[in-house]
Amino acid sequence: MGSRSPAGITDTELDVLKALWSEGSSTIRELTNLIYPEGGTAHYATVQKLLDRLESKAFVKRGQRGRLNEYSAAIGREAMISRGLQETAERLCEGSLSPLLTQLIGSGRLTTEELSSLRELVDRLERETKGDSE
Amino acid sequence: MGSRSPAGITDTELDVLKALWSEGSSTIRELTNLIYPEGGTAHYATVQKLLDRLESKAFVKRGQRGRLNEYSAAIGREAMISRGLQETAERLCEGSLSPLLTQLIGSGRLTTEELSSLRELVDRLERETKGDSE
DNA sequence: GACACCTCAGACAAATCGTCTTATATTCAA
DNA sequence: TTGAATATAAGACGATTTGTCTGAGGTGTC
Repeated sequence: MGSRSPAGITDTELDVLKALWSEGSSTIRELTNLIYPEGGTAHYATVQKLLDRLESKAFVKRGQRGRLNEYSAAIGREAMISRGLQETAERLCEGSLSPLLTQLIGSGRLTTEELSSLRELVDRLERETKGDSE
Repeated sequence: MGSRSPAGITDTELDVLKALWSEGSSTIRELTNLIYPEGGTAHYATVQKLLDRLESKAFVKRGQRGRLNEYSAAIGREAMISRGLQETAERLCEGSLSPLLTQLIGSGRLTTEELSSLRELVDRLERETKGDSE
């Protein structure tokens, strides 16, 4: 029982992952300094535990820098967004993505610019699709 | 501590809500029969508890049918989808929805028909936006 | 009055999550 | 070499969530 966090990652874990996105490969110490400025041993261990859990979910991977552990993101922001969308689609639309699209576009939250850049994107995709017989 | 389920609703709670979406206003008994066929007292109580929690989250509302409690959905599927999208946007894009759009469209998962109906939708919205000075 | 049903309140174990402590290495300067 | 400082690993912890279930009381009908 218990619940799953959205896209399988908690807010605190996401903080760590975001730090890795912006900083690139980092040691635990570097991440700790960034996320918990003046963080002591306790906070260091917290970050370490979060990285452990992120690693076991394959969201980060561990390498070596000298003899220190060095962590880096194993999933990008876009892939993470995809996961979120996929999850919403599965929970609410039997996996189909187009209801999400309809909702997104119809919700009236898009600016004029977003709308026209969206149109360009659709135009381009339609051309590509027509070109490919595959 | 502890975690939040996606869009603030758990899978089991969502099962109940989905039943309400498809059946309309229902009593606990009706929902129990639907979700746990041949469910006994225990399952009845489970559904009741789930409805309690859904009500406290304002996802369902309670009325009366005769002297029975009658529950109905207080949120529709579309609004639920919106919540999911909003949550993903807030967690990963600082609240902006257009990265979700880009991801959705660029992921190559849309069929030709979805693409052209999407284009119609965009066309219509662009016309409306141009028409409205508001 | 007996029986069936509803309702409410709460207990319960399992799991998750953020945090922290401790013990064990390893490095490097004095 | 000894000792301070740091890195690492392993795990304990309390709080919270979640799904499930039990039991006590109400209200109706036959």
